[in-house]
Amino acid sequence: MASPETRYSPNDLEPRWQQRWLELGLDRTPAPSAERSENFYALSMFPYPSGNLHMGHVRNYVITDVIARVQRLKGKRVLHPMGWDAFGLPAENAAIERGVDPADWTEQNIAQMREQLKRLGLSIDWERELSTCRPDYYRWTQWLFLQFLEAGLAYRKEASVNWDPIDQTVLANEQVDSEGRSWRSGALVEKRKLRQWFLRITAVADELLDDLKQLQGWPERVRTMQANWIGRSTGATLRFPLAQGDGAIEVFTTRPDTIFGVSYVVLAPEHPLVEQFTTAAQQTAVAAFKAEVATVSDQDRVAEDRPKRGVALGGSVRHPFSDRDVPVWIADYVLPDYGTGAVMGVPAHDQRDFSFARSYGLPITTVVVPAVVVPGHQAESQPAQPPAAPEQAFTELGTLVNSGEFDGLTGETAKQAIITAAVAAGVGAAKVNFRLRDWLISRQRYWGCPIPVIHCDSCGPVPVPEEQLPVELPRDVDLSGVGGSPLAKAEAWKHVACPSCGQPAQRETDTMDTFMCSSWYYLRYTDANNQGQAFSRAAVDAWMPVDQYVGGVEHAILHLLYSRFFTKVLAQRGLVASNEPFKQLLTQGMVQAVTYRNPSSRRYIAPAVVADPSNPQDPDSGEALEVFFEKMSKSKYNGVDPGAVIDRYGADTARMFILFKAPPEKDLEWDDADVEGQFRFLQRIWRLCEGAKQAGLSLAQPSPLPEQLNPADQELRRAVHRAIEAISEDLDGDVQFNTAISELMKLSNAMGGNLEAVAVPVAEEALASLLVLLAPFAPHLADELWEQLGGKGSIHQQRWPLLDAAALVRDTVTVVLQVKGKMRGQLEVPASTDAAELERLALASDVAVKWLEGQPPRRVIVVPGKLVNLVP
RNA sequence: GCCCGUGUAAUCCAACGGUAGAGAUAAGCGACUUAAAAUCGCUCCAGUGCGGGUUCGAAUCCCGCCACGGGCACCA
Repeated sequence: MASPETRYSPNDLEPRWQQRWLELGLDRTPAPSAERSENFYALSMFPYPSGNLHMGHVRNYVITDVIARVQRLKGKRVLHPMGWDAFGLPAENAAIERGVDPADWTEQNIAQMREQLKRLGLSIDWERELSTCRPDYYRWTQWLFLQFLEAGLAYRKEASVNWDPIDQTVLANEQVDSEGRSWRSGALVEKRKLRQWFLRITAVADELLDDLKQLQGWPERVRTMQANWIGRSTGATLRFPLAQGDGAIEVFTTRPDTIFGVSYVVLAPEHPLVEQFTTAAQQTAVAAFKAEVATVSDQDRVAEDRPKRGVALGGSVRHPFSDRDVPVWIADYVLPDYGTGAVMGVPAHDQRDFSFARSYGLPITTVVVPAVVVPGHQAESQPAQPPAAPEQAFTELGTLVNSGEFDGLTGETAKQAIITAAVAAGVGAAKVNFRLRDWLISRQRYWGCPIPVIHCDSCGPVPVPEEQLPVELPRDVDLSGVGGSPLAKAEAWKHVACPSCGQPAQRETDTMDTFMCSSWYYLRYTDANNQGQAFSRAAVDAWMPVDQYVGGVEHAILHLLYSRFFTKVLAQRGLVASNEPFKQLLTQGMVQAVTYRNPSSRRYIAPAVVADPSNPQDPDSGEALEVFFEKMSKSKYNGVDPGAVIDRYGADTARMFILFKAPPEKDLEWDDADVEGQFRFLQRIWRLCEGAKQAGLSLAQPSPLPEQLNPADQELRRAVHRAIEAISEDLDGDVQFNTAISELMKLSNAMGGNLEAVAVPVAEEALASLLVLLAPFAPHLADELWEQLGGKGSIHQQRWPLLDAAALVRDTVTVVLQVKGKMRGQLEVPASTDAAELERLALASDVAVKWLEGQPPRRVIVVPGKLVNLVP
């Protein structure tokens, strides 16, 4: 019977080791090497401090931790920090609903989550912890904003916001429901124009798109998502001069080749020229339509299934090529902030224009027909007959008809010809447009980083001088949730002297989008305690770009794009060297768990009340339940609390399970039985080492291998080095923790029961290798066993085991015998057997006799060491 | 509608174009036990979503489908 001290009990072992690591300072970041390649920056996306750690966090941080630990064992100097994305609405809502101070509430949550995190045994350098809501951090967020301002990349303009007329406040898009109502007051949200701050991300749109090619360490789908989001489209601007008088309407089009098919021009209802083109007769209709569009939320306005609606203004412009009159309309499907806010309507060749023209009886003129290739005349093409009344728009490129001198031109050639003609006539130019818009960063909220600007009646907006930073958030502000920006009511804070002229002036009362704070935090970690700068150039150059970034794919666009934008601007200003922030990106999958739903009531049933999971039934009605795997959430009753798992099995088991159950990019299905399985595996290792200790094995120092190894020695060494090879490969580049752990299992299986049968140095080599390879995954257990077996220092200070290629060599190999690609037998041959000899052996084998029926094969394929394929 | 990803055993997952199974879970059998649990050993289970093609040889490469998941979607 096992004595008590030989039991694997993670609950007392893990806290003990966490304490020891702290004393040894193992997680502290070493001074970086001057050689960048000797430093390694491992980073997890920092969390919002909700106060509760969930499994998604655990997966994220454990993945990063394993990578960090492996790199340390490989001799790298590792930066592995953690912090808090601490500004945001939940704190403000807590203040509104429960009267608690947002700062206190946030700090409390941080304290709670930090303790939960520490139980996981993450090798995080807590001395570099940062929180975006603390003045010593947001001081530098403000400083960076001023950098943008100075570079001309921050500007103010009128923009519409969601305005709740009952609460008298601005709402974020997420706070407006699908019916356009406020989540709190239920009032219909209005759109209101406010002067807001923007960052000119469009200035680097080209680089953001082009440099995606550099990011080979990013998942392709993230790069595609960003490319789609940026949305570069190539085309032209064309000017439609006023029918009478000076001026023109400028439109953007990707299809200049369809210019002769224009039957109307449409402005966005918000377009500044709308008034000018509205005739007296249309005045009322136009005003009514504009008012109506103003009430529609942006989401609805761009919903594709909406019918396209519009109103003729009465005025008209002249066609730039044919001089004919073209009526001017406004329509809801034209957006004010894309292109020029005006579109040429070509119903025959654009689906939207087509349905609009149909609804309003506008002419549909075909000017492009499919190019028909005449057989035998590859370069020539013959236009098909244009349809009299098309049923839908023909949106592909083709051959021009009804286009005057341009008739017969095709595709890109036609586009170019028309652009060239437009340029010559002074009515247009080639133009590239982006879907990407400038980034609106103003938030009419309290719990965010104050925008460091002072508005003066005579000087305009004046930046707060650097030495006056940070502009601290005032405490004790009225956070009733009504009445616009809360800071606007902080009278004592708001009124200041203008830094430029000294006259009474007012602070900017909006705060920044929290994505501003998270767009540079990875730079601050490199120099987290610098009081005089956001970060020193030396520190960022030593660590940037981040070698491995790990986080959820939900940030594929916003956070990752904004961070790339920041880095590019800072690189241009000489503040950082690298122009991309994240070299390698791993987007981990969701953590899911089983959910049960009653198909008729659509209600979720907690797994705890489902009596028989193999035949799930509603405990009340007895109906059969639907079974899904879905992301863990409270409303579905399928959340698993990390703390409870650690209580029961320990952090090492939780880590092992999460890493083993699925490849990191894929969704992971929580399964208690599999958790149990990992616990059993760790126990097996524990027992293996107990046995080794009792057999007198020791890891105090490596002993030299004997000159002569017997077959058992060789076999065990082969298993050890195969594991070293496979695990090293799994942890390099695209990481595969699940297969790495299965290799660990294989190795421990190979060692089980065999340690006493081999030479002592061989057994000790196997033990040491197993434990070091295990250390990144189950850091507490590995260190405990290392110590118990007499290992010196902490296992985390050891080196990754070296591969001895000679140990992998086998004397004999099994060669597969195939006949016509089908496996028909095997040959056991000396490893050195060459191709000719293999062929001879194969032809002489029973297999050949049986399957070739005396005929010589037509072909023989030999892969030395692998197989021989006989093709009759 | 467009783009991306994934389909392999009851389940989760592996397999440089070369023996479909590494590892695990579940199930079954056996050993140990007075018994159970734990532990140890053994066993069962798929021809890789479907249809073509390339190849000596295809889960893997190509083409066309299907299912599921995700992203984008009046961007002119």
